[in-house]
Amino acid sequence: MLSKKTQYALKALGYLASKYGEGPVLISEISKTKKIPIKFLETILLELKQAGVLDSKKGKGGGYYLAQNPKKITLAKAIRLVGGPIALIPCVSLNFYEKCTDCDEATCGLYKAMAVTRDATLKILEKKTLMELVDVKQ
Amino acid sequence: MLSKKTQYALKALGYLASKYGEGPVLISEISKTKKIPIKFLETILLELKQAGVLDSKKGKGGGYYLAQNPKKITLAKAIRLVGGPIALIPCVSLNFYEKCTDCDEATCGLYKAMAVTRDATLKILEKKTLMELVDVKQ
DNA sequence: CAGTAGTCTATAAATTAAGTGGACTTAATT
DNA sequence: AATTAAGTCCACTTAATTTATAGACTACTG
Repeated sequence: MLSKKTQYALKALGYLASKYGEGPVLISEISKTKKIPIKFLETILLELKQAGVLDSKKGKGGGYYLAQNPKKITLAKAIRLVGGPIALIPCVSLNFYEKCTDCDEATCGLYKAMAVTRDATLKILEKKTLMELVDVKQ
Repeated sequence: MLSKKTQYALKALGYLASKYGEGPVLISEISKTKKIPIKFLETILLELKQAGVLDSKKGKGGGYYLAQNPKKITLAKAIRLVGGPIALIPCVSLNFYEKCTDCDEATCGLYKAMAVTRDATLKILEKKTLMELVDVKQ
């Protein structure tokens, strides 16, 4: 499972994607609409800004907005920015790799199984973008 | 990422699978070989026993062993027993479902994306068994 | 009955999640 | 120009959960 932080980030990014091009969106608006604790959301958005995905405007009429077109930001990138590994175990993570102390990757069965799983997951998350997070009208 | 607990469980189960049919294996042996904190491992193995996957024998010559053929236990089952959801967010989890408070599943973009990801992951984890966790000889 | 090994209870440490208070910025109002 | 309202930004604190450790207890073997 993704951490709460990552889940909140994805929801917030999805909301901002749906408002792309409409100017700054209030933290409080995102918090209310997506049911995210406002102070926690604050730190998440700040982090996403520092990572270059979001931009913000201070003061009255301010808020947060996507710094890039939502089509340009993949879900894989978004998850990695705030949450960390997409892989199920550290030794098969591409971006947050940690060597196992108890096995040899060349022969480890768990390694192989988790690597296959990671590939399947990434194949999807590298393709989908924030655009896909925008709700579809019925 | 899987929790540490789940990662440890998979490593322990893999080790026990490699010793299947050879009688009880000491907690301490698993702990040393797979580099798992022994007291933490204790609770994990107990949990797996209570779930019916493992069995144990007390006293001298005792230890833990698989209660079933490793081919019969899928990785998906193992993960769910100790760790919980395989899905990335609760609202697409089959076994640990929790309804979202901020969206409608019929239209939510995040829901759709995560459901597709879950399916891809499960397709693999439902097929692979503890047998696959046994190290391959080079 | 002596030693070995799993079981159980309690607790400590570390990480993650959430909340508090205030400083600083900007825009509108007077 | 000064004031005020509406925002983000930042440093800390608290709460909850996960991870890790310690020790007493129970059961089995020889």
